[in-house]
Formats: sequence, structure tokens, C-alpha cells
Amino acid sequence: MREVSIKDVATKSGYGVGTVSRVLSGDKSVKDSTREKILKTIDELHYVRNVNGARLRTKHSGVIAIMVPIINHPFFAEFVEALEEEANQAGCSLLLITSQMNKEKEGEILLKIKQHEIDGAIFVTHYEHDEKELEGCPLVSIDRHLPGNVPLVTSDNYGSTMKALETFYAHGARRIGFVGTKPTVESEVSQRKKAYDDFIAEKNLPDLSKWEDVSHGQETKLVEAFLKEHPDLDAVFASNIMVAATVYALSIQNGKRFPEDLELISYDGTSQIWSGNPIDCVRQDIRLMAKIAFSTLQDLIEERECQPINIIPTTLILGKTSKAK
Amino acid sequence: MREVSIKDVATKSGYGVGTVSRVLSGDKSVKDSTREKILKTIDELHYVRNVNGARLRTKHSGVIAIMVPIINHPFFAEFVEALEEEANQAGCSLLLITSQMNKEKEGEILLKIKQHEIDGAIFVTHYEHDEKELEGCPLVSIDRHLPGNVPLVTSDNYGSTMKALETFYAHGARRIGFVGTKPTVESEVSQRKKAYDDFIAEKNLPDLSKWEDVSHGQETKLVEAFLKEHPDLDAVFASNIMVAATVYALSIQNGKRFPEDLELISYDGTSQIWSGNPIDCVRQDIRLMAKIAFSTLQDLIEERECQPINIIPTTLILGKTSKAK
DNA sequence: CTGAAAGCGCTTACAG
DNA sequence: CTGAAAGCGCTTACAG
Repeated sequence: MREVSIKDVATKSGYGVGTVSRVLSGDKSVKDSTREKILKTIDELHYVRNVNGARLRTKHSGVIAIMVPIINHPFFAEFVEALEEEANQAGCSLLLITSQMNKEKEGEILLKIKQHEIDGAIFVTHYEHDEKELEGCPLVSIDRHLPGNVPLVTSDNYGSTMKALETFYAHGARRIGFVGTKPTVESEVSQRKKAYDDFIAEKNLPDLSKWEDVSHGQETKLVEAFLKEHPDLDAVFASNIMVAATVYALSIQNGKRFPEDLELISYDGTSQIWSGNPIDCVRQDIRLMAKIAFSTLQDLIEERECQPINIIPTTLILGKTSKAK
Repeated sequence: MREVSIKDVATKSGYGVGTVSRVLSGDKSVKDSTREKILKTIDELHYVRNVNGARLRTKHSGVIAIMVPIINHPFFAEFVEALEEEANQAGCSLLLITSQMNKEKEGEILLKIKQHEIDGAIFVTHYEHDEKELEGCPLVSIDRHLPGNVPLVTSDNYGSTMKALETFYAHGARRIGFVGTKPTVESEVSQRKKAYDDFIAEKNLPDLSKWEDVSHGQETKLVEAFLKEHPDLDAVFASNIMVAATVYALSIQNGKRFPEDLELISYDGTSQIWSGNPIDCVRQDIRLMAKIAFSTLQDLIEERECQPINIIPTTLILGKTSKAK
């Protein structure tokens, strides 16, 4: 049995397929009484529009892809969730692609765009293709400068870190540490470390930092080494929440109390590490980042002008593991 | 400028579009020399196949959807990641839909199937539509019986929980607690509680349980109340890792040591709560669950017979927060 | 306000 | 082993 198509609706309602199509797309020019009759027929026939016919014709799929290194990570997960909401509001579907640090998968996005499977994509990942390949592909990057003129959305990494460090300083901390996982590829995230370096240089403080390229899930070793090297810290700034949670857990196991014995602020304080996660943090406005990223991508897809660099402000959430109020 | 289509390849190579299509789909019947020439032309023209033409014709999209309540959660995230890998290996793309406890979004999946946007979907979520609606839609459910004959994939909730409880008992624990978040809708997850109930009845132990419908992120209150009600436990079984992590964190903050003062085993020990997460657990074989779910869905899509109920065995990971070895 | 027709880019029996 | 042709289901100028 053939599925019911726009033709069946046209025949049964007594109008042409063009008019049915106009009703489907909400075209204002259709007479009200016509619209009603057609809608009634659609209902009677349980007609549902086949998107592949439309996509073939219009050359737009209404699908975008999001590419993240991994999904089981608070920041990436929250970003994906926020992006999905943005996309859905605009009537778009979201294709998920996890790069798993696998370069091949990164190229797949470009292929999918050329295949007209997706209209564009957002990258929250390392990417090392050359300008030539990216040409003509609607792409937006998070936290990382891409070659060509791919727009960038990032948070205020430098300024927020600096502000957090100043907070420690203002409350008397002088032995201020910094621990973090260095990104494999240069990205805006490195501005967190740069802020620390500038800060200690300016205040003439000792360099108590550990900043290494460690894969996700291996943070424990990094943090253990860091805490062993610097057993007498007043305060620690952690470059992300996984590292911060490890600092917190290890220190508590060693009988330390926050903030009395040690202060801690983390970049990236997404909500779900464990329920009731108390760590003070620089909170990125992930929803806003997703919103800007999506609207920028839409501009690109519809060939409008767009902002090449978007730096989203953050909020400092304090009161539990640092002495600030 | 028009994009290059299969017609251009046909014209330039001197063959018909049918033959080009056969080369594209790897049809064996094409002569080697022909294939080579066409491949060369494809390369020269930088031709890329438009999937929407193919989808319209074949009525298959090669896309499936995964629907989870939220993505920022270790179990769901790992499952999605595993499923993506399965799908990709089979040449399928994965559409992500987060239900956010919003019933409307659940209906969208069905619509997308009817619209031919996706070939089928996997549900890891509550679902309350009636049998009629699900009819003819290729769907697989995780952890939850759906109306109609939607195949189910789940882990051995009852048996694994029982085994963990027996472990406590074997090491002398008698004040054994159970704490967990009760699913809003009846699901296989409730078998964990049932195992506890049966266990204490059989061993004639006191009921030290708390099992309530609490939303994700609100586990702290539940656990606090539980620990206050039962301050003198020997052992706790937590129905999921978010709850377990909260039990762990709160107990450590109160000076308890694991496993000396308190034993703890969790259902659902995914790796990333914090790096180095030490909690003993019933580990679900998420990869295998994803694999079975995907292959079952494929069977449905291609109208083959499939197993209606699939119970995947688990592994008990012990040695750190329980006294077992 | 509406219809007839062209065409988006592909695949697949069918015939040879 | 290959070609010509039909058709998947839609949208959109164009004409009236």
C-alpha cells in the first residue's frame, strides 16, 4: 500500500498540489475557506509531509550537527542540551557527533554538509583541517580559533580567572596555586593559565602551577602530583570542574576543610558533579553561549553577516569553598 | 552556479546515470574499467552524492534518534556515546532528543518517523502514549516496558542488586540500608527496590530504606534525610551513582571511613563522577546494551524478527567501599 | 487566489 | 555489463 502523499490530499480535497503545499507552509495567500477544506482532508487522510521531498527541492535540511570531544562531561553535556533547545525552538533537529579525539570523524561533518545531510555545524573540539576545506561550510567554533573565518564563541577566560585570583589575594592568600589540563591544541582555554601567569608576575608571587596535557578521566594523577608538590597552599584555582572535584575529594580525604584550610575556585562550575556540589566557581553562561552560537550559525547558513568573535561574560559563584562572600 | 550532480558525472565520463549510481552504491555488476573511469571523473568533479535524492527514492534516511530524559548524567551520556559508535559503524547518523520530562517532545519522535526524517528510535525515557500511536514505528525501549510490542533492553536489575546485598550480608553487615530515586513511571529500575524488599524479608532484617520520586539534581535532600533517619548503618546500597556519590560525600564530610565505618555499593557505576571515583558498584555493560538495542532496532527497520526482551548481565566491581574482594 | 508544469538528485526494475 | 525511463514527494516561479 502506497503511503499517502500530497497528491492524494490534492485529489481528495479538489485542489492542486501547489495549493496544498502552500497550506502546508503557511502561505498567507491561500483563501481561508480553501485552507480549512485542505486541512480537513489532511486530517482525514492522516497525511504527514515527507521531509525528503522538501529537502531535495529546497536544498535545506533543517538539521545541524554538534561535535564535541566526548559527551560524558558536564560542560559538553550542558552545552549540547542548551543547543538542542535553541535548535528545536527554531524547528531544527540536532545531529550528535562525538569526535572521541578521532580526527577522521571531524572530516565527516564537512562531508555531511556537502551531502546536504546537515546545513551546518558547531564545533566544540580540536580541529586541524586547513582553510581550503572549510571554505563555504557554515561552521561555528566554541573556544577555539579555526583557520579561515569561522566565527568563534567563547567565555571571558582571561578576565574571569583574573577576577577569581584577585578574590583570593584580597582575602590574604599568598600561596596561590593553579592546576589544570592543558588542551592538546591551542585554544581560548589557555587564557586561564595566561591570566595566572600574568597575575603572579604582577603581584610577585611564587609560581605554584601544574598545567599538563592529560586526557579526560586521568585527572587524579595530575592533581595528586600537584598537591604533593605544593602541600602548603592557601588557595587553588582549578582550570575545570573535573580537576576541581578531584582537588576537593583528595583534600577532604586528607582532612582539609574548605575554605578554612584551603580555598578553591574552579573554572566551569556546571551543576552536576555530584548533587549538592559545593565548589565555588566561574560559571559560564552556557545557555547564552549556545544561543549565540546557534544564531551565528543560522546567519551563516542564510548568508547574512555575523560577528566573528563573541566573548560571553561569566559569573563568579562564591561562598562555600572560598572565603569571599 | 549549479552544484555538480550525478548527471554531470554521467555526461563527463560518458556513461549513464544508472551506471554512476551503481558505482556509488558499490554494485558488483559494474565492469572494473568502467568503475575506474567513473571514480576518476567523480574525483575530478569533486562530486558528492546528495543524500536527499537517495532518501526520497529509497525511503530510508539512515538516521536514527536517541531520546534520553537528560544528557548531563553519566548513564545516559555513556549510553548515547556507545550508541553513536554502533550507529556510525553501520553508517547511520544519530539524532539527539532530550525529553526534559516534556511529554510533547516524546511525540515528536513518532512524527519524525512518519515524516521519514528518521528510520526509528531508541527510548531511554518515560513514555505514555498508547499502543495505537506506536503501531508501525520501529522503536526500542531501554529499562521500560512500553505498550504494544516494543522490544525491551535492560540490565539484570533484580539479580545484580540481590548479589550486592548478599555480599554485605556475607561480611557480617546486618543493618543494611537502601536509598534511591524512584522512577516517576514504572520501569525495570524498580526491580532494584524489589530485590531489597525480598532480601530483607528473607533474611529477616529491618527495613532501612528510602525510595522516593526526586528529580535529578535534588538527591542531596533525599540522602540527607536517609542518613539522618538511619545514622547507624553497616552498609548502604544506592540505586544509582548520583545518589551513591552524595552518600559518599556526605559521609566523608561527617568523618566516616569506607569501608571500615560504612560499606557502600551503587547500581550504575559509570566512570565519571569525579576522576578516581572509588565507589564499588554494579556495573552495567552499557556498550553491550547499546549494541543490542541498535541491532534490534535495525531488525525492526528491516522487518526481521527480533527478541522482545533482552536482559544484559552486569559485573560487580568491588574492593574499595565494601569489604568484599 | 489557484493550477499546471518543471525540476530538485537520486535509484531501480526492465530490456537488451 | 549498461542505458533509458519512470518516479520518489515536494516547492516554486509563471501565468491567469
